[in-house]
Amino acid sequence: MDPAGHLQDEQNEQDHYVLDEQVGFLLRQAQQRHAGLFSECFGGDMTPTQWAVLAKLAEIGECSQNLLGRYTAMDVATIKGVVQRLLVRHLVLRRRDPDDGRQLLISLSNDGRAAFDRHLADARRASESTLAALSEKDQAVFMRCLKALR
Amino acid sequence: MDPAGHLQDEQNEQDHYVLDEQVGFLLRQAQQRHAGLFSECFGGDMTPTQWAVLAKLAEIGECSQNLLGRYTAMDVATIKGVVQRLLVRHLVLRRRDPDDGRQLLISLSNDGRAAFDRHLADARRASESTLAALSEKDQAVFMRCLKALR
DNA sequence: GACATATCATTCGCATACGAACGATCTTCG
DNA sequence: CGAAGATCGTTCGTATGCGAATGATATGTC
Repeated sequence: MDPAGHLQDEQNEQDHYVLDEQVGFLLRQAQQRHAGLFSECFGGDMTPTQWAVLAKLAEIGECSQNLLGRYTAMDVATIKGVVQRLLVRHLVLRRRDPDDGRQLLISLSNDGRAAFDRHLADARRASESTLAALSEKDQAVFMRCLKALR
Repeated sequence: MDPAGHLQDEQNEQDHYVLDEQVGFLLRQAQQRHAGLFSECFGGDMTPTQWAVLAKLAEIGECSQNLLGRYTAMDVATIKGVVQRLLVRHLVLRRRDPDDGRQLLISLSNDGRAAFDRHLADARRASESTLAALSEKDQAVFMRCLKALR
């Protein structure tokens, strides 16, 4: 009815940018949701990053701090902090590599192994809860897409 | 050939937990990747969260700090910090709500509006780059799934 | 009006995240 | 052997992200 209004609509069409439609914004929220579920499942006993370190050590055994960081997708500064906190809780061991004075070798302690075993079911539950809103088929596509985005 | 080895395989089957197959771990990496691309596209000039605040303010206009936090999926403590940093850069304005002494009203400054306009293309490029590895069809499914995970 | 309740903003402590700079150590090449 | 370059760990500064506690202000009810 109003030519001016119509013109403005076309302008808006061009400038259309809705935050809630942006991948990055949605990714952040999905991770927030997962972190919440993770904390619930673990009884607040451990963070996702700390669990990632335990799980990777359980998977591959003793490993240099640097490599451990790469395997768990953490910056050198970040992995240092995470390992430090796990050390304080006696969940991992740290020693100098006798063959390379630069490296620190990190491994699971007995307590760390026990914590991994104890929380394994929680971890599975956290992953499952996060994806619960999706159909089986969507879950498969979603996971495939996530891997492709790395 | 080795019965013991076979038995161990079945045991491993049951204990199977591979970090790289977990949603949370993949979500974290996807976000890391997006953050990197975002920083590239923006020339390191702004963080995704800061951009989210600008974009939301451009979308809805003046808004209480609390509500702004909810719209941008940020904790009250987080939104406070983000707004503070945008204030220092004179990209947003802050004033007390005359009708409610508890609230702070946040809005775009002229500089903030200019920054939003200037970076709009960068933001679109960041979103596009993040999804570039997926087919059109996968992108659609992926975005639908992400929204469902909120 | 007075009191209980709810909402908002601030602050503190802790835990990721990353870039950059630094020193120590190893490897490689001449 | 010795210098150059690569790798590893540490540290600093900055920016999210969240739970919990606190004080200020609004709202609802009596």
